[in-house]
Amino acid sequence: MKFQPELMKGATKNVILAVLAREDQHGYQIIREIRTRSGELLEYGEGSVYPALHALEASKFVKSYWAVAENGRERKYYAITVKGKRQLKNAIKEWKLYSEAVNSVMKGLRLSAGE
Amino acid sequence: MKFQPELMKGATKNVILAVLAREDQHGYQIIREIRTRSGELLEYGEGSVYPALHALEASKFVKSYWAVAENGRERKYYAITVKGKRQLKNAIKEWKLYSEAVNSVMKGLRLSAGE
DNA sequence: GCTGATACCTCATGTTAAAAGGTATATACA
DNA sequence: TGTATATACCTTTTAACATGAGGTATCAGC
Repeated sequence: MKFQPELMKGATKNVILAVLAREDQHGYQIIREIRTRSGELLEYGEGSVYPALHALEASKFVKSYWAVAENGRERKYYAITVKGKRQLKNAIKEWKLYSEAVNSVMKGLRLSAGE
Repeated sequence: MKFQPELMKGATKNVILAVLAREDQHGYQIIREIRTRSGELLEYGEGSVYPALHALEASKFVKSYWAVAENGRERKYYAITVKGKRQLKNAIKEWKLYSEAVNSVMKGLRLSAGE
């Protein structure tokens, strides 16, 4: 799905960390995993995910290693670090607070259909 | 509250529109209203709200007018337009989908406390 | 041989929130 | 009188970010 681009900002890295908290995956796999887990709603492009992964690695939230995938080819896998798990736990807490705060402002509006 | 700055991106304009959908307000008033309605969680600065208001006005989602406030002084008031209400309705729909999508990826993680 | 999917990457673009700075008025307090 | 604080408007700079487009390469299916 195509959201307003601004809406997509912020949660990307946390969503990637959440996927890696389940198991190590390579970049392309992460994109598919997010799409599947979100019910086809979050469709990140490679131009979003690869730079995010590099930034996460620079922050030591993930580390990467090359390994042979099931199809026998070399793939670059990413694994969440201890520091990354701490970050993810905090991010989930923040995300809950933030989304509830936004909801509480949006809530109870009467927007007549006619106008 | 101080969220990770990236998290704040995206919903700002929609939150402003939501506040204006209740009644016309001036900039400073909007900041306080968002803070109050979000339970002190969303604390936007003027450097975020004023540029956002100008962008909303350029998009014709709000219009502004000068009027005398209760204290007898001239204040710049903003009112949501018909176009802005349409935008807000759509934004609320998108926000719900988006936040649920993020939640569904974040959900069910076992993050052990020790690591 | 060609297409499409997989898989990695980078660069340019536009948007954005935040912080810091600027101006001005009014109130409260010493 | 002087000062601090809150109100109220604004702009500029900075850094981060998602996106789209571009690039390269391999492999399976037709």
